Amino acid sequence: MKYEAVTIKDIAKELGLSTSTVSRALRDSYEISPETKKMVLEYAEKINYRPNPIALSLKEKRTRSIGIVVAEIANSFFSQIINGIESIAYDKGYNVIITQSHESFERELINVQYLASRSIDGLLISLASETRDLSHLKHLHERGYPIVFFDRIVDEIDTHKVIVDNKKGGYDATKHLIESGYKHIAALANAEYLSITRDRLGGYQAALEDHKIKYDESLVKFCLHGGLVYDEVEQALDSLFKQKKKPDAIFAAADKLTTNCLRYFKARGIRVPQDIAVIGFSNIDLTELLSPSLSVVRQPAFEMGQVATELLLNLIESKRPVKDFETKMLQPDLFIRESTSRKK
Amino acid sequence: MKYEAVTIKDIAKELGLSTSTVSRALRDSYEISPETKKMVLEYAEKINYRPNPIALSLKEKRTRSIGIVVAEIANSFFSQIINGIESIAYDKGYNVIITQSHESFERELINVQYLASRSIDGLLISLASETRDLSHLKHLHERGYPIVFFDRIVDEIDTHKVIVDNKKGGYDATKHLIESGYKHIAALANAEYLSITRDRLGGYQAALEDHKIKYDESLVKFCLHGGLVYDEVEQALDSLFKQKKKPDAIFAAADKLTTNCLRYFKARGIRVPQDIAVIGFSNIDLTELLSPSLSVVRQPAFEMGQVATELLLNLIESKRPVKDFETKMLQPDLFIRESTSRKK
DNA sequence: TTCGTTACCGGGAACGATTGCGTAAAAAAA
DNA sequence: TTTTTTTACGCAATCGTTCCCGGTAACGAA
Repeated sequence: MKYEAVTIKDIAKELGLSTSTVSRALRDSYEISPETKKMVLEYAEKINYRPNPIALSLKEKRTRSIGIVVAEIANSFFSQIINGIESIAYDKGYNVIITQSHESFERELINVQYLASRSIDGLLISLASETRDLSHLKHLHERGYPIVFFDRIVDEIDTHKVIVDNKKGGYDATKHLIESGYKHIAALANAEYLSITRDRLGGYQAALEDHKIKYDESLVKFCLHGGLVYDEVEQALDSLFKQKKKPDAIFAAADKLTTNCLRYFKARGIRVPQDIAVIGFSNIDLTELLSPSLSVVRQPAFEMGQVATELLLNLIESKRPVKDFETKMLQPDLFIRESTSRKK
Repeated sequence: MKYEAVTIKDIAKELGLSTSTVSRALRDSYEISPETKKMVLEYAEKINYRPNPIALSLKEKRTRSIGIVVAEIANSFFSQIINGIESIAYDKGYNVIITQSHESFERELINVQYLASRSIDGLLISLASETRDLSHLKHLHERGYPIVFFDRIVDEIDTHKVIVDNKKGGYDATKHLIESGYKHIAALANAEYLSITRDRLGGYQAALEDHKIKYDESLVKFCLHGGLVYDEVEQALDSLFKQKKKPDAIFAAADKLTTNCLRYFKARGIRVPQDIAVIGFSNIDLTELLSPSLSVVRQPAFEMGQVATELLLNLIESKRPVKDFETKMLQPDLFIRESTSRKK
């Protein structure tokens, strides 16, 4: 079914004018007489004319759209970021195209390629947890394509980046557990090579050191898909509890890891925090309604989206190639609730 | 910062060919000699040529993209629907552009207009709760623009629609409350004129009648934004509890309404289900982790997205105008948990 | 030698909109 | 009246790609 749209030619033909005159009349050019303008405007209104953005994009080599790649929009952290992105983008007259990688490298590649092939003016991306090969992004970046990384960033590509202080988040969470009397603190993290994993575990390790607790590698488990699939978390926790030295607390370094931990404990009748304390990175807005209510490290996701978008729009609208890139770091917040209540 | 992309002209110039020849070589036309093809293909590969989808869209009058308008991607119901939509769309080679109305009519209008102005081939939409004026959609539909409604539909526009059996959902939930011994069952619903409100309350009312309980209008409250803002729910519940006839159970007809009810009760120390039972429409995947775990009517959201997308692609790819439209109805599931446990 | 094929390739219009430039006619200045 | 200026519009190029027409070699057949 073809949807035939009204074009400037239809107006021109109907009114016996040239397309240039119609175009200028619509843009209120001084070169067009008031009578002609009125006639064009009225007829355009009557037949509900809308300029074709595709044609404009082709001519102007810009689309006034920006692309987003996130792991999962179902993840509160990302949906809050997207809301932050939209709040800035729409103000500046940009549209936003959202895509999901579902933590898959292949899907990320497809999305980036689709977005980059000139359907958008710039890209905001948080890497999929599977992604190790960055050539698709390097290629774009080398050719001057505006890219801003947020959340999951990479060192190899020099551009604007926005993150939270993940090390501090991991440190604060671990410190809180230690000070609450927990001794054997396990950590559950996303894929090992991700920036957020490195930093959050770095904070975890630093807190242990500062409190003279020996770092025990066997207490740290990784989930390649960030807990997106429950099995992954189940396996990690199974192996954690099979060890002779059982943890009495766990620090989960991502949203899905945290909730899937709770699910695992509930399924097995392991009581939180009596049997094990739980704290995790999470931005879900139901934490206080959970049983037990959940202690979390919360990231300023909305703000993160705003900052990233501002940086991206700067890149896009800059006249000259930008060589001076910055990495903005926001501060996470620690919320103490029942799931880590002090050990008796 | 301008990002200069490689075009077919660059290849033509470098190789001393015409653009037509290069174009044909790239599309493997029989009219081009094997040597020329090889040369073009290799050079295109070398400089990483990608066809410009904007130019193609302009020429072919199609974009192979479909647009989505939902209230909130942060809402699990909608994010599950989106995943269903993507699963079908990507298989068929379509890209998906997601937009949010945030329950605002104005935002919906902007999004629909942006999407419809030929950036997409068809539209999947669940109306914003504020939306009463449908002229923006009627206009498009009359001109043959492919539209499929899901979740929140309208009678006035005759096209494909996908819903769940909302009346049954409301009926089952209410029946369950009645059979558990609750007498004064309140209902909290979305904006009054929405199809989902009408149907779900219809089920509620039918269940009351079938059990010889008189329908009491004062026990039914509406929230214009579907509980998106907490205040709205707070006001509704305040007025509900100020009445002399206090409810002993509540049926919340939407996701955010349900969780905000729990939040309200928790804040005021009202115990669920001892003081009041709660059941609601919800697709959040944390219901069993809540305190108390939540009884819900769950919709097959993923499937809904799939069905809607299949219908839309049928419309888009149909050669002749489609006049025969259908409304597909899926079945909701009732999950009984602690929040409605039998009254003593 | 000449005609007909076949194999290859180029020119140019088209998609919808903008815009620099050219130019009639009308108005103003000389 | 003549010249200049202003007004108000049209022509055509442009963006990147496809595709309908052609066109021109080379080669075999008559």
